[in-house]
Amino acid sequence: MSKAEISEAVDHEDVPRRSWKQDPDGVRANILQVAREAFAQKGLSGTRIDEIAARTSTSKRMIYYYFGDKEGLYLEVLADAYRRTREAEDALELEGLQPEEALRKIAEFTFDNHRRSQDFIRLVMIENVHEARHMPGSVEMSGENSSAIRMLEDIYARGLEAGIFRPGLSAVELHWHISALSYFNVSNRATFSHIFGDELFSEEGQNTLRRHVGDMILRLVLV
Amino acid sequence: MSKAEISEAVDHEDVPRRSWKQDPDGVRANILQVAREAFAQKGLSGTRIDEIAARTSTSKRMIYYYFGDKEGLYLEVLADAYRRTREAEDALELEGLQPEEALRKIAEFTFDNHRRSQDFIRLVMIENVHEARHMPGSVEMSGENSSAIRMLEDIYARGLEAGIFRPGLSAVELHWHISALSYFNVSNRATFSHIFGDELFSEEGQNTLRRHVGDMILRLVLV
DNA sequence: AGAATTTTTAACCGCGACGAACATTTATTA
DNA sequence: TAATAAATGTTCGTCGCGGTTAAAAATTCT
Repeated sequence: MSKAEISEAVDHEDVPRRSWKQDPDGVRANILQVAREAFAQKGLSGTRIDEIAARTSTSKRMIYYYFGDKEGLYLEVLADAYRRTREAEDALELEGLQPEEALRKIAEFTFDNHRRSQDFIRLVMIENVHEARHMPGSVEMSGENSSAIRMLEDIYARGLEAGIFRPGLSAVELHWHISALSYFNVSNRATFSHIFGDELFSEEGQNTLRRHVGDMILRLVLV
Repeated sequence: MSKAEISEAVDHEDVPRRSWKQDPDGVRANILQVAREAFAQKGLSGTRIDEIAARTSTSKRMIYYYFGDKEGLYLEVLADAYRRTREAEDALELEGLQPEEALRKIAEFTFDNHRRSQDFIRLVMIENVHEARHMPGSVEMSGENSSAIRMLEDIYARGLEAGIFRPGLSAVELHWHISALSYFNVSNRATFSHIFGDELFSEEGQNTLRRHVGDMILRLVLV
């Protein structure tokens, strides 16, 4: 019998287990948050369950207790991340702005918002590598109730009516372009700056890019 | 002795080994190609070496023989992918075009070229998830000899001289925007179409988007 | 008290990267 | 041509990592 085995056996004898408070929701939320950061950092197969467990205030076993398995956890992390982002977008206020101003604002807000939501962007990157295999067909991830689209539809309609926007565009297309420019700025920073330097990521650089994004979207729709 | 063991023993006795041709470059290239597809599909940690080996015309042994380990292989796949892409970009011909036409052409060419280079895009996505940790500081991946940048510099300078482009922009910024719009169209197709449908990916949809990309870049620089 | 739920402790075990050893065939060089 | 080097195949083994589970203890609910 090795020393380790002996000490283990001894440990078992009279060490009383610690007591604890039950807090299902708290534990769940804690795991979810830690897992979000972990998956965003390392991806699905790159993340170690032990790694997640270590950073929670609970144990590895509880992950399986609440989420079944690794993929189940990833799934809920993803759904939760979309939910949060949707909420952030809802907060944008465009009341009383002219179509031109409103469109620039929504574009530049998206640019800034994406910069703030690095974890979310990374999760989306990862999910696209997986070809969206884990996106549940749930209501959470449907575009029907996207406030971004609704806002763009409204703005574009008003601009058309005012005769300052050219016809033939769609809200989804506008959303596409705005997203592309804002998303890429976060998603591809690593490789791009490795190749072309990081001047574009200085405060000035980012201010310039933000303005350009507004310019491009606006000029795209103006007659 | 099991049946399998018996048949193995029998196999060993008088079955002469097949002969082969030595082809180091061919074998290397074969592995590299298979590995590129595999890594592009599943990522670094998601890819199994056995999986790669199975799809090559050689054996797992040779992978380690030529590339050392998994990460070494990934590294060379990445460098090779950039090399190929660089070459594709070099092929673009802009002789005799006016700045406006040339700019639109380079933008729309990039859009199409990215669509054709899905594996490359996926490798870049993956490498960005890894925060470009594997991009060697080699010449291969430096922007100094990027023909895309040189072309844009030339076009922009000519447009400025002609008084049709507004000053204050840089070639890298233009490249950034063109890349963003073209890259996102490939990288985020999965999640985006899951949420907003896939009309934008029909032939018409893509034609529209391509034209928009040209419009946006052009209108961004025009006075 | 008894049942259901939450949490702890401690293993299990398969997969997959990697290496060893050896045989064999092809290319190169002296 | 002989000797040497390089390239390829085959087979087996190992070793740790990491996802997953078993079983029991503590807590909460009724």
